[in-house]
Parts: sequence; C-alpha cells; structure tokens
Amino acid sequence: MKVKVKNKMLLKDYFTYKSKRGLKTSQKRLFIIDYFLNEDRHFSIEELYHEIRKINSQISFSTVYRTLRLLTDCGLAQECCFAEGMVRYEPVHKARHHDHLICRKCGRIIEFENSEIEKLQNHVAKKFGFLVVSHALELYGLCTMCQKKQRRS
Amino acid sequence: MKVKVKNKMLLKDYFTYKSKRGLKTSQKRLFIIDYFLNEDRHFSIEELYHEIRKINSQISFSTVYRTLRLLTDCGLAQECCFAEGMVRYEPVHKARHHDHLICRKCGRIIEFENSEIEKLQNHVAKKFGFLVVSHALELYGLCTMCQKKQRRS
DNA sequence: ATGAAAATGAAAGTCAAAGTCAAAAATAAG
DNA sequence: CTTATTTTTGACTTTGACTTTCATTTTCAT
Repeated sequence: MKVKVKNKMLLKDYFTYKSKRGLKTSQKRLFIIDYFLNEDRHFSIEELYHEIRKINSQISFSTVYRTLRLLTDCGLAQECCFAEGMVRYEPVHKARHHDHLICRKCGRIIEFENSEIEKLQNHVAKKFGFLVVSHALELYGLCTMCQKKQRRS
Repeated sequence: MKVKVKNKMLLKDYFTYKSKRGLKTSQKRLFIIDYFLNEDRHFSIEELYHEIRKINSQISFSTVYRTLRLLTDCGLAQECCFAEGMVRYEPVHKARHHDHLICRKCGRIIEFENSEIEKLQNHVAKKFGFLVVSHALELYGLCTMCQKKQRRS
C-alpha cells in the first residue's frame, strides 16, 4: 500500500513535528492524516474509523485513535466536546478560532466566527478578574433543512 | 430517618412532578434534593455523593445518581458538559439562563449572563437560517486567586 | 540489506454512566 | 392499624467510549 497524498501543504506541520520527535511515517498513518485533513469535518473517532475502513480495511481502530491524538499533539487537530458526550476532532486550519452551530436533529455542524462576541466575552471576564485562556461557544438547534422537514410532518 | 427540609419553596416543582407521575417520596430522596438545591453549586455525581455520604452514610451512589436524573427530568437541575469530560449538574433557579467562567487551575465556576452576547448569538444563527434551542458558552482560564498564586511562584 | 526504533492490531483494562433485580420503604385500601 | 400494591433502594452487572499493553510488523538510518 502506497498512499498518494492529496495535498502536501496540509502535512507540513506534521512533518516538522515528526522530525523533532523522531517519528516514523507509516503509510497507514499517512493515509489517515491525509483523509482527515482533506475531509475537513468534525469526526468522532468511530466515524473516521468507519469511513476509512470502507476504503482501506487494513487500518485498525487503534491506529485511527492514535493518529487523531498525534494530530492533536502537533496542533493539526483539536478536540471538541459537544453536548453529545463524545469527543470529536476538527482539523485546525491556519484560520482564526471559531465557534459552532450544531443541529440537534441531523448533527450538521456549521462553523462561525464573530469578533463582537469575542470582545464581549473578554469584557465579561475582565469584570470578574478572570484571565481567559480559551473558550467554547455552541449554539444548539435546528438547521434550515430540519426546520423545513419538521413543518411538513 | 426523618428529613427536615430547609426550604420548601424550592421543592414545589418536584412535588408537582411527583403527583403527575405517581412517584413516592423517600426520606433519602428528599434529603438529596434538599441538599442539592440549597447548596446551589455545580456538582458532579461523584462529588455530591461524597458530600452527602459524610452526613448520611446510608445513601448509596445509585440513589444520588437517580435523584439527579429525576431533578433533570422535572426541570430542577440541568446537565453541564464542561471540557473536563464529566457531567455536572446545576440547580435551575427560576432565574434566566446563564453561562460559565471556569478556572482551569482550581475548578472554581462563576456564572454570568450577558444579554448583548445572547443577542449577537441569535443574530449569527439567523444568518445561517438556524433556529436556536439552547446554547452553551464557557470561558476557560484563571480566576483572580490562581493568577496571584502563579505570579508568586 | 540489516538492525534498532517506532508503528500496528488484537486484546485487555478503565471508568463514568446506565441498567437489573431482589429486598426495603412508602402509600393506598380495607 | 394492618395488609396489599407500587415505588425506591442498594449492590451488582453491563455498556460504551476511550486508553493501554505487548507481540508482531514496518520504517529508515547506516
């Protein structure tokens, strides 16, 4: 099995991290990283494993699990703990921090950013003498499509 | 064992729910509910169990667990999934919705509300055609005390 | 090519959350 | 007040989402 990487640019941070830590790059790991970064979605470990398994059934759950943690360590992925109770991983694009709209019905996740909200958050923190390191904002509800479906039935 | 309730008003919703569902009120359940509502903190099941156990060692983990779920069902408690990964329960005062400042060092949790942020949230949701049902906003960082401690060391 | 070091897969281990069921407690009926 | 019926309890088991272990396989510097 020899993996053709779709987009080498995305892997740059991984290779830096790899050299620094003396890692070796297996073809399986490469496949998982490339798939994850190019899909650019919010995967649970289970989900990513099942999708990958359909394409390459020789990759185990352990390897998917460990690769996601590896990506988190080298800053290419980020853990999200939404209210479902299960951890999801999202690719960290070089872009700015963002928050999430999450559909309670179909699970669709939309990213957004709003500097006005961030400003207000810092303002609130200041009022309580808090030093904010990170934050999480999730809006749960129904996406456009699921609202339409509900009206019909 | 006969429980003296500290504040009957807080139990009103429970008794309404109880009648509607044909529940029975054991003294143990009553004790847990009264303790939880009067402490008014963000308990994990484990924490609440251990505190209660110090006062009344005849109450089991199962009962604390089930009572917290019961309170959630009747609207007197709400689950919070903070980034720790463990579920916490907070009493739902009749007051408005609020968000949280959470200290990464000592675990202190401060509640706040900010209608400006809420307005902006709804505005963002609208832009994406989303119907917001609930939301969660957590600011993680260091509280005043932990900042001072850190500077000293 | 080869051997030291890292990665993999299958299995076992964790741990909080959820479920099971016989015994105990609460309430309704007589 | 006693008995009957229903709910609650506590000890236990099960589940499920991770997490680790270790023998085997793969990578890669020499």
